[in-house]
Amino acid sequence: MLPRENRMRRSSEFASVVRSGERARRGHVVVHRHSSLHTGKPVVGLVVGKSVGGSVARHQVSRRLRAQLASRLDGLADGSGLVVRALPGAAQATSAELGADLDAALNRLARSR
RNA sequence: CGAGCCGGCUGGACGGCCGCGUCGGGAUCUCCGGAUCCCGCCGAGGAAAGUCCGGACUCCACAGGGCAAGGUGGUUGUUAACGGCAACCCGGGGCGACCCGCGGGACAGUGCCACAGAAAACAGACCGCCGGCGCGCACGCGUGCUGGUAAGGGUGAAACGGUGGUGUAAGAGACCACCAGCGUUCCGGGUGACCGGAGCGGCUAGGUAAACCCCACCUGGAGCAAGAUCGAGAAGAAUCACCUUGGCAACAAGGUGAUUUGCGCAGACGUUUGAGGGCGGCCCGCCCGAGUCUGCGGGUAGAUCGCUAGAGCCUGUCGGCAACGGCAGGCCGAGAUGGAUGGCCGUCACCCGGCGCGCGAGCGCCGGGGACAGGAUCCGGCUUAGAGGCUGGCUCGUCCG
Repeated sequence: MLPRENRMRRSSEFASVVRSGERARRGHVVVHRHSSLHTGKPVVGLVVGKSVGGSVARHQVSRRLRAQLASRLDGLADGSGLVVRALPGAAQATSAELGADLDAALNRLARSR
């Protein structure tokens, strides 16, 4: 799971990342990134809507995404904010597939800067 | 052994690596708000679900009564309460164990009753049956008109009690007996719903109240995003600093941070007799300058509380047919808030499929599968979803003893 200091906890942060950050869609996820959100450790937030599935499916997807993101925190710059939005169909994906989607999206964002 | 009826329990286990949340203890750092690390305890369900009822709790409203609106509807009990549950009653189904019932009132009133049928609610003569009159006649009857008749046929979910007799032209509760049903009186049993028995009456009464309606009883409204405490500021604007992108640069665009400026009320000081601010260690001085300062109040973001020890759970015992209740002892079993309780992998057990071995029960190998579904203030129910596994009692049938 994600350490507490790496969690995005304010809705204003979600809003500014989604509204004014860069965006990349790969596979089952859309990744929004804001490179200078604040000062401190990088923070990550998840958006898993009802289109993904029921309560059990949504929680399973977000737990898998959190586990995949926890191992990728070292690749994120300090001060940056990341919001990962799950698309319908993510409930059928395995953790390995979700991790590959995340890597592809993060590479896309890294090349565009 | 076969077929069935009614329940109860369970909802995979173990391990490895990496992690998360509350609480407790310790260490370190600290701007004294807290932060980080280590250790320990605990960390989703039988439905946590749907949010359909009932309560606790909170705020608002409220003298009392009535109307409206909504709900409930056999009786007795149980409970904090219920539309729940238990036992019983009545009706229906089953050989039976048992199951089902949206189970008050249809003489308070209104409405509706399709299709079929002659006629459907102050019923109704299509066929049939019977009488009278006329005509024909093969003297059995046929036919026309007129009247009687609900016993028979046919339609229908339902046709104005059933069977037998008296009676009659034919018939009819017109009359009689018995039966069913209705009303009523009395006796007996039961807390009661109701049951059993005896008598009397009039001979017969349709259904629908999840149609309006009537009767009895219940209900004030909103909900933990309730509510309580603390409470910076944000937006926009200005100044400064930093970052990114573009550009030779000035600069432009975007972002981040810091500072100032905010609402209502009251008061003080002040606009050339200069409040306040900048430069500065301070004074003088110079510059900017019309508002500034203080107190109180309300309150957004956010934080804290509410927030988990309770109509609690387990065991024993007593009362009760039971639901349930009394007593005694023991136990503490989630409290998150962009939302923890997990991610990846392995082993075992279980189920399914294929192959091989074995006379066989079965064994081995390979592959696959494990449902429904996750707290969000908390309880009591109901309803719905659901892969499997374990288990108790009872009924009917067959065979054996």
